[in-house]
Amino acid sequence: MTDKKNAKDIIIKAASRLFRTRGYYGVGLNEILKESGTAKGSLYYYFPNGKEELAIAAIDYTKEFVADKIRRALEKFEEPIQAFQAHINDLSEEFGVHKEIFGLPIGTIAGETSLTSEPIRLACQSAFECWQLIYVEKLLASGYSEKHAKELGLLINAMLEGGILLCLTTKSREPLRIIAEQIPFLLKK
Amino acid sequence: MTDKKNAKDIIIKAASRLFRTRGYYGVGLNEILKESGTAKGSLYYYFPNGKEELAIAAIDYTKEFVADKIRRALEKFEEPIQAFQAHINDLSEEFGVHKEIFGLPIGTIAGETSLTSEPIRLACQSAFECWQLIYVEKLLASGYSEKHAKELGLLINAMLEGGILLCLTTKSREPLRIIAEQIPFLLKK
DNA sequence: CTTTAATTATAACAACCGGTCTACTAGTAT
DNA sequence: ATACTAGTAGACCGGTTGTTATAATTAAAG
Repeated sequence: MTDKKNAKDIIIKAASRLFRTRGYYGVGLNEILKESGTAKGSLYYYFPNGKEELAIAAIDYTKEFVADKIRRALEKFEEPIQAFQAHINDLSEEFGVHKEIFGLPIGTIAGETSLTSEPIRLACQSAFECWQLIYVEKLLASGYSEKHAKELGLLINAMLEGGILLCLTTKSREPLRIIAEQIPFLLKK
Repeated sequence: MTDKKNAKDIIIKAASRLFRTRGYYGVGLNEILKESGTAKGSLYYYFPNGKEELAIAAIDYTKEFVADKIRRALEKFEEPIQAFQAHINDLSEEFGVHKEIFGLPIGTIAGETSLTSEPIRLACQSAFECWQLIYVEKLLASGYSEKHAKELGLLINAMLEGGILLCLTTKSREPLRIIAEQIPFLLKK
């Protein structure tokens, strides 16, 4: 999680960005190397098992990165409704500003590999669980029941991945904004 | 090797299935040909512009195929809440039965290509719009306002794509079932 | 300095990619 | 029978893929 120090982190960061935006099979090793300014030797030194191992590291990095972003956004308001709206609007805003480097956090790679690579699938699952847990905790703190909180946490995860996908496909930030507006109806106790 | 139908449709069907489950870059032409039992000559005879043109045809096919499925499911109940729940539970059921051949309708390919192929992106956008329109019409028929219906239609689209993604990554049909249970809160007028 | 380990840089690898090309079959109309 | 055409089959191409092996470089330790 430290900044640009060793080559390993640089490679992970570049891979994370590229995998997120274009998927696992859509990005080649050469492109990752070019973007990160490193060479093949370094990649296979740090990731002896190649592309798959790198992808898992990239997903883990994205998991933590996104988790921090979620936490920071949810802290802004005590009330879940306002907090989640703030979070979603943050995403929408980010998409509006620099749409090129914005991808489904891990949706694309998750869909591509769910049937072809069990290790990557598990890494994606872990990320989704991590984010959901943050949502759940926020809801529990406001008195939602354990069951209800878990259901809503899952739903928010699904809505966000789907919403980001729609933003990408329509090249507009409207989908996420509309989703944010529906949050109050959803979180009504 | 001409089966009951012409080769073009066979290729489109095979491509549709493979693209849906593993994405655009995750599937090679040779695999599509092997699966469809045709040869390269036929493919480039019907799709002179190659893989991209085939992908668009496959997406259009998926669009109509899924649209029919949605219409059939929504017809079962007049009340939107029950109708949408039936639709989502259908999907969940289908995933439980044969999870291998179940993919995000087009989520994966949409994410992969939104930044790399404008024609494919537009085909995906058209599919999403088509499905949303069906949702909207169902809601309008029950007295929802135009604005509210459109918002909910988009939300349902996002929830479904996200929910299917979560089903794939967790190898469980629970996500879609949980989403179905939340529908009543969402559609409350 | 010398020696040794850690890291990086290339070159080469088979396998496969999407795409092109030509030969071939089968059916139809003349 | 002949000529024409729609459609099929598959070998082949240049380029790229992920991976491996090895050489060159740097850093650390004695």
